Amino acid sequence: MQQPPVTNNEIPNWCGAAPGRMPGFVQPWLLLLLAQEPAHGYQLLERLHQYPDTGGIDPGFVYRTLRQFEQDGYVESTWNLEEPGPARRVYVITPDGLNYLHLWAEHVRGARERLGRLLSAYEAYCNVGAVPEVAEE
Amino acid sequence: MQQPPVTNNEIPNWCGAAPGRMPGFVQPWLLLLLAQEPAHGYQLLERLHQYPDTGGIDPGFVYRTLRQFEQDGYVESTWNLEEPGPARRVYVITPDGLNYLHLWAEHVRGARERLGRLLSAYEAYCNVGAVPEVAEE
DNA sequence: TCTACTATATGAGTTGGTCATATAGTGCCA
DNA sequence: TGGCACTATATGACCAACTCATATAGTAGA
Repeated sequence: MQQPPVTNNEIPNWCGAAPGRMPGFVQPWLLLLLAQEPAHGYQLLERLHQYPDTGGIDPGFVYRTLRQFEQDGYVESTWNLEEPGPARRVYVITPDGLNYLHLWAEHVRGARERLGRLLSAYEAYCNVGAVPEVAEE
Repeated sequence: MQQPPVTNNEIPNWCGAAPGRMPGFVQPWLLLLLAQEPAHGYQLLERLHQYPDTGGIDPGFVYRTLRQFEQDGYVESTWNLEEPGPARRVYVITPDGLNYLHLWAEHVRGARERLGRLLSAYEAYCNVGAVPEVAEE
């Protein structure tokens, strides 16, 4: 149900993120986890903390991002009051959210390629520096 | 005075950047270009505008980043008043700046790998979805 | 003289993210 | 029964990277 060319959503700007973390890519991770199955914030947090790439993620940011997603129509939430423990707000991804995830995937692919080109340029520079200093015309 | 294995510099946070641009990676691009040869801001800007990856870069941001680099000791600048035209501030990368570039390169490699893992997880999710719906126990 | 280009620079605002902290229910156990 | 740890959600203050708009000034040519 999410094959159509992807809508007019725009990939938002990014920012922040400490070294070794996953800067600018919290959103696709959250969308992906929710695409796999509905979950509440704390659950997502635990899943994210299992991977080194997303391990250091800030709880506050996760909750805020989820609320923003809901405002944007990418997820919907309902309170789960039945099971024991504090109430949980359970998020389910919407078709719009799936579209957004696919858009993100394209964006991530592009970003990865751009990083590749940056690294190539860097390595070319390093190799030039390593070349013996011949030809002083 | 800064040769030891790369200093305690930290890769800064990132942010902003429109889709299709080079978000969070303006710094290493600038450092790389300056490592190749000294240049002034406008020159760097022109070189960046030649590549699609860095084409949309904002002049104000370039100048500000260069000034910050100088404050941090990654580059040094001198005014070039000799050649015709408006005065140019010519930047030269310092040994500290080179260390910083190498640190950035490591960081970029890491980021690229993390993107790869995100994409793998995404593709795994897509393939699972594409699998025929057998086994409804 | 007016305009366009070269060149550097700053102010305001947005966004993604961090860190600290608040709040509330629940289970346990001494 | 009081206190603590854990589950769970949430907000305020702040920072860094970036965007957009704008200012300023020298220089070149019509």
